[in-house]
Amino acid sequence: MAQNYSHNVLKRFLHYRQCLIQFQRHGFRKVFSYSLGKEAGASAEQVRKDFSLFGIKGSRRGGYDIDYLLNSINDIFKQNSERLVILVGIGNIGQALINYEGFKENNIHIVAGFDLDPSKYIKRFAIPVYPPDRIPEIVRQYGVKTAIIAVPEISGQVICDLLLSAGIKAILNFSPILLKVPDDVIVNYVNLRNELETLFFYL
Amino acid sequence: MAQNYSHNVLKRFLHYRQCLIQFQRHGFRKVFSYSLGKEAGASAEQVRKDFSLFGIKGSRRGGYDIDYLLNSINDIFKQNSERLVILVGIGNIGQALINYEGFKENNIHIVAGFDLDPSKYIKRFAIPVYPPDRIPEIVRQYGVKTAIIAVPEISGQVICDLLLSAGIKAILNFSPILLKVPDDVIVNYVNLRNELETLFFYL
DNA sequence: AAATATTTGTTCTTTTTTTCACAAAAAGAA
DNA sequence: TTCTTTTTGTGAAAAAAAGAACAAATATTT
Ligand SMILES: NC(=O)c1ccc[n+]([C@@H]2O[C@H](COP(=O)([O-])OP(=O)(O)OC[C@H]3O[C@@H](n4cnc5c(N)ncnc54)[C@H](O)[C@@H]3O)[C@@H](O)[C@H]2O)c1
Ligand SMILES: NC(=O)c1ccc[n+]([C@@H]2O[C@H](COP(=O)([O-])OP(=O)(O)OC[C@H]3O[C@@H](n4cnc5c(N)ncnc54)[C@H](O)[C@@H]3O)[C@@H](O)[C@H]2O)c1
Repeated sequence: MAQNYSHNVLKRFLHYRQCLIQFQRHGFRKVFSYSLGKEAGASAEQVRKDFSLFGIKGSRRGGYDIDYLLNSINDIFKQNSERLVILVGIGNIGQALINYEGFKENNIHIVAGFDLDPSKYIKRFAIPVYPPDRIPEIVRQYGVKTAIIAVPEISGQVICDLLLSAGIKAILNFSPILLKVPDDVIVNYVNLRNELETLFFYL
Repeated sequence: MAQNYSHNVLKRFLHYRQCLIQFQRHGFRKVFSYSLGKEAGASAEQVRKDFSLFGIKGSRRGGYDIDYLLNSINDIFKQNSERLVILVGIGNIGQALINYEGFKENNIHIVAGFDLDPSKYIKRFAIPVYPPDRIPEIVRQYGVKTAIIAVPEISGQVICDLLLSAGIKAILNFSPILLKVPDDVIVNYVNLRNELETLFFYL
């Protein structure tokens, strides 16, 4: 199921997309591997290699058609089907994600939140918030396959297990632990403390 | 300076540290490359290679001393000197970072925040918040070298330039753009939308 | 229409990263 | 002590990623 493309190439594609949208806003219809690479922080060769890897074609001498590139990239990330997510842990990070407007633009919808703290159920968030034991029910209801974990370290694996038993197949994990998941489940880790801390190495 | 280590190896070290602290809490004093690797999601060989690369020694047959490992890792990331940061953009992400307690435990201190919106200046946050034009002054006052950018895409480069002119040398950037910086400045990128979106590739 | 200039697509090369393999060290047993 | 077992430390091998090079294609110019 999980194709053998590296995580880095996937992230580059999303970065290409960001730049392509910029180019489009500036009125361009075509782009060269060199210009796109420069904008996205990659070499022209890498841009072409990446596109070639996914069978994305340009015109020699004419460059790549921006509309076509954007469609191709959107296909890779299933942008045209409904992309639903649930969010567990409505704390600092969880609320930042709920309030972020940019997800809607990209057809990503956080359909529900979950938290142990009952004060989160009444408060007025843009999404409904339920206790964690309702995860299986809501997952079934929406047919959602993707979840975000934004609970404290101590609860990370517990929530992960609950998500797995509910049928979740992809997890974005903000808690600073390695999650134990079966092979057919994909986990992407974001450790904000570590991302900040790596900077101090260079000082 | 020692700039020839890859970003991935640095992140692995921080992950090792997280696991070592766990081991320590469970009462262990020694650890084997195999156990640490298993906990941290790396192979035993990689653990040993990583340590070896930084001149970190264990005892053959006896494994690695956890205290010594933690001290070595803390040295790499200058944990024992004051690690100061400023934060530009007190929005969703910015506030999540301000409210996070875990930074203090690791001797990371967000000393001040900056925002265009005057409603953010009131003393409602754990740190003082100033208008961006006071960045140079505050940077000088604290001698801070590290900054977090959490402003909208459109303001990312403007703020970056201001930080650079104030003498900032390391940036954690949450805005989804490639920053133009001189060679002696290090930028680490966190693109939350992309981190979430890569998941949909695998579905 | 032919010549020219430019850019893609892909193969070949180099570099980087990871894994393998095993000698050397050291703890524990005999 | 000597032998055995386990684990490190590190070169050698393999795999993965990035970079260079260039023929093939195609706009543009002459
Ligand atoms: N906020 C940051 O800047 C930051 C930085 C680095 C790492 N992190 C990590 O991100 C994660 C979230 O951080 P945060 O600052 O948002 O935490 P937080 O404490 O603000 O929020 C956690 C939320 O999870 C809820 N919760 C706790 N246990 C739960 C459970 N079993 N089921 C459902 N909900 C539960 C809590 O009620 C709370 O609302 C943590 O693991 C933290 O270590 C956060
Ligand atoms: N919140 C999320 O979950 C999320 C997800 C993906 C990406 N991002 C990115 O992270 C960045 C921050 O996101 P956010 O949700 O916190 O944004 P936000 O809009 O909530 O906050 C941005 C803050 O920056 C301030 N600001 C704007 N221009 C400024 C300037 N020139 N100088 C100083 N302050 C300025 C605003 O007043 C506001 O307080 C954005 O670039 C966004 O694209 C955020």
